[in-house]
Amino acid sequence: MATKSAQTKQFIIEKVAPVFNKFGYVGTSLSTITEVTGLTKGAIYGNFKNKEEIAIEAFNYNIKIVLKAINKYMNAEESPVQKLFMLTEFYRQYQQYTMGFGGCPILNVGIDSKFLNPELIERVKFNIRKVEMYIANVIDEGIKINEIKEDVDSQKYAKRIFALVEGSVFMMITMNDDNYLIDMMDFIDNMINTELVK
Amino acid sequence: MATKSAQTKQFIIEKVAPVFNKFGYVGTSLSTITEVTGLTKGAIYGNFKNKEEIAIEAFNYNIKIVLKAINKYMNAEESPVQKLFMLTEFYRQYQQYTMGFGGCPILNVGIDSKFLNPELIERVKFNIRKVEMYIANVIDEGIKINEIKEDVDSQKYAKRIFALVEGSVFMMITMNDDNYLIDMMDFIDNMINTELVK
DNA sequence: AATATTTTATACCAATTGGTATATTTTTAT
DNA sequence: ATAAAAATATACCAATTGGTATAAAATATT
Repeated sequence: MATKSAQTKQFIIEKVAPVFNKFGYVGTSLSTITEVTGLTKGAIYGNFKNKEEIAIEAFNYNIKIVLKAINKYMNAEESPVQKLFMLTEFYRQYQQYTMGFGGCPILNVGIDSKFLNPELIERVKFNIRKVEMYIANVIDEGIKINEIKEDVDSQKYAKRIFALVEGSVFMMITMNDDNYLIDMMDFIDNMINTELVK
Repeated sequence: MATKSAQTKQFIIEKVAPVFNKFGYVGTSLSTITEVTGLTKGAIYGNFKNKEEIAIEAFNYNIKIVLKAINKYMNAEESPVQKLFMLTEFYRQYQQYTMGFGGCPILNVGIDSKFLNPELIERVKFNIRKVEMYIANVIDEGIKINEIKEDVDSQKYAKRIFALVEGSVFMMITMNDDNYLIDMMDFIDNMINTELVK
């Protein structure tokens, strides 16, 4: 029963995840980690191989939180088109949602680790593909049940929608202005209505 | 005649700018700076107050390069609408353009310094506003000469266009796939044609 | 050509970096 | 309750961090 160990690991990750999200891999030192957890290096290294492993698990934790929230939103609706509208609905309140937590993990780690940490970048790419596939599947489902035009390239729109989202999230965060988000979500909604919906 | 000093400063910035762009503020150490310039700490600190000053001037240098290139593209055309098309044309080849140089400075420093360096973030914000104003002015000019619909909100479209650009640049860079860029530029072109052009 | 000034190199600084060996404590199984 | 195992704390490590004082070299002024 390795229960205790699993608990502490979870505890460390929870405490440390927003810090990595905000300050990045090099910007988060072992001393920051001990500070924020209240634990010593012994405890940290007893539970993790090294800093990189902590960073990776922190990213996994962060991205899981966001994806779960998106999923919850989208699953609240039955129809594929309504699901897509719920995606934009989720991001309309993303500024409050992400307050203190440090913004979009994909955006942060993608930029932060591009030339520094191939393993983390792989995790980012994996999750981008995952989101894109999820959106594409929703679109395909919409085509199947005759809600969405059958000639729509679901992959293409999925990639495009996610790029639109990330672009507006970046602008919102660096300009500290959620109008970027609101405007872009209206724009995406309009695109869905005019280009996707039958 | 402070010629020598100015030359060395310029030399240091040129060598160091892509490094800061790739690895970020914390990711670029003084030893990296001495390595990449072939100079010693004495020379570095004889020309700059501290690391932050180098980082700021490096960012200024990087952003100036990109903005100059955009300007060159857009100024090659007379008509405002054609100028907008030249903006997308520029970004269509942005992957090659940015190879080795480390991607979009606004995106990189915006994410990198958000919670670390307020001074750098101010520079980023300043330049985002600058680009947005430039695009808005082009749109306004298009309205004035009757090329663009007079009810178009130039500010809103400028912000939106730049968000679209940055979103696709981010995806292109982290996925290492310039189809994101190509598709988004086609998409923006289409938006210009259907929503802006008279 | 000699001097004054600027620029650069060397050698250092304390503080911090990620990481480890070992001792101590806490938890688990008997 | 005790022994075995696991988890944590302490104390350390060499290497590196940003930065500085000073000496040496290069440049500019006369």
